[in-house]
Amino acid sequence: MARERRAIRRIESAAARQVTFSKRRRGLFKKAEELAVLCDADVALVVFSSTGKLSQFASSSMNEIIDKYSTHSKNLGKSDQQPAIDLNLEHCKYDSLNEQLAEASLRLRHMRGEELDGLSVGELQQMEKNLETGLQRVLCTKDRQFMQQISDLQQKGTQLAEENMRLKNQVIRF
Amino acid sequence: MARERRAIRRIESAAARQVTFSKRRRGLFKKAEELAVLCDADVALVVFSSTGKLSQFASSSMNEIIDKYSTHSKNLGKSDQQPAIDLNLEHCKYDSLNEQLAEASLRLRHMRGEELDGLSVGELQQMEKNLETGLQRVLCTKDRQFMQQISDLQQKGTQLAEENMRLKNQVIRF
DNA sequence: AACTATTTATAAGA
DNA sequence: TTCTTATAAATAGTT
Repeated sequence: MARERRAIRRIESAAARQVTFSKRRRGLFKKAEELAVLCDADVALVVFSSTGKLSQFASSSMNEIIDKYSTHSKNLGKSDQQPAIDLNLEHCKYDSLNEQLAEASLRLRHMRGEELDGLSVGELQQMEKNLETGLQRVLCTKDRQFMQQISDLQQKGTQLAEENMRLKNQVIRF
Repeated sequence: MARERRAIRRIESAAARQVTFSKRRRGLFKKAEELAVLCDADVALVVFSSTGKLSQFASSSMNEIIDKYSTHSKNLGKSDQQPAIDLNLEHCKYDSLNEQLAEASLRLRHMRGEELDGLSVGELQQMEKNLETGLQRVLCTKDRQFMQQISDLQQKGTQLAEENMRLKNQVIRF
């Protein structure tokens, strides 16, 4: 671009790198803004220098553009090589959760006897077994709870009876 | 920059705007990459055309840069509400899905007669009812399937018998 | 930071 | 969209 062409690779001299950074960053931001104005585009540009200093340009609001970008990436998931790896992972986890939930709720509906038409006889027999097992266990648990309640009440009754006895004896003394 | 200098303001003609967008976008992305390579900078560039099409460049990972940007902005006290909100929304949706899945799988385990100990007698009676209903429906569906299979087999048998008859008649002719 | 020789980008046209 | 080309703009190396 000038006196001599410069190969596009990292500039080793820190001083020269800093100078070039300064010049080119200015150019880049100028061109970003020009593109936004001329073509009515939404442009966001974020640059961190090698020393960690941030510069930014956004034709509208940076957050707005980032949001728009995130939404786009999620919805399309397409031509992002580097950027969306993280998002895609999130996306996968999200999709996988959704699938698991769908699966679980289908099983629940099956257990309630809904949407059985697609199932094979074998699957139905397995479900019958599961339901019978479940029913038996529910009945056992229910019985156990009832017996527990009865035993609690009996104990409470005994305690009350004993206390009654003591109180009666006290009353008799007066 | 060429045949004639062009004022930096929105290009009215949609066609011309599209052409310029195409050319300048290319140039901008090239320069963004060059800055990143030459100066060892972290560069993120997001462009939405006026028709909503997304193009992007990131020298490392777009998400990394956006994260870094958000952190920077927060630390500098620059109002940054949206990304955090968005992340939280994502988080909420994710958490909510997880909860729903946990709930569904607990219900399933209950239906299979597992982990019933915490349940009240009322809940157990409700489950007993659900299980009995489910079991009845599974049995009905199973019976229907069996009958369907029998009827299919009978029909097939009838067809085969008829075909047999025809074939026998043909054999008799020769 | 300013200068300037060159390279690069690009506007208009095809 | 791509190619061409005249010209504007950017910039590498120098001061």
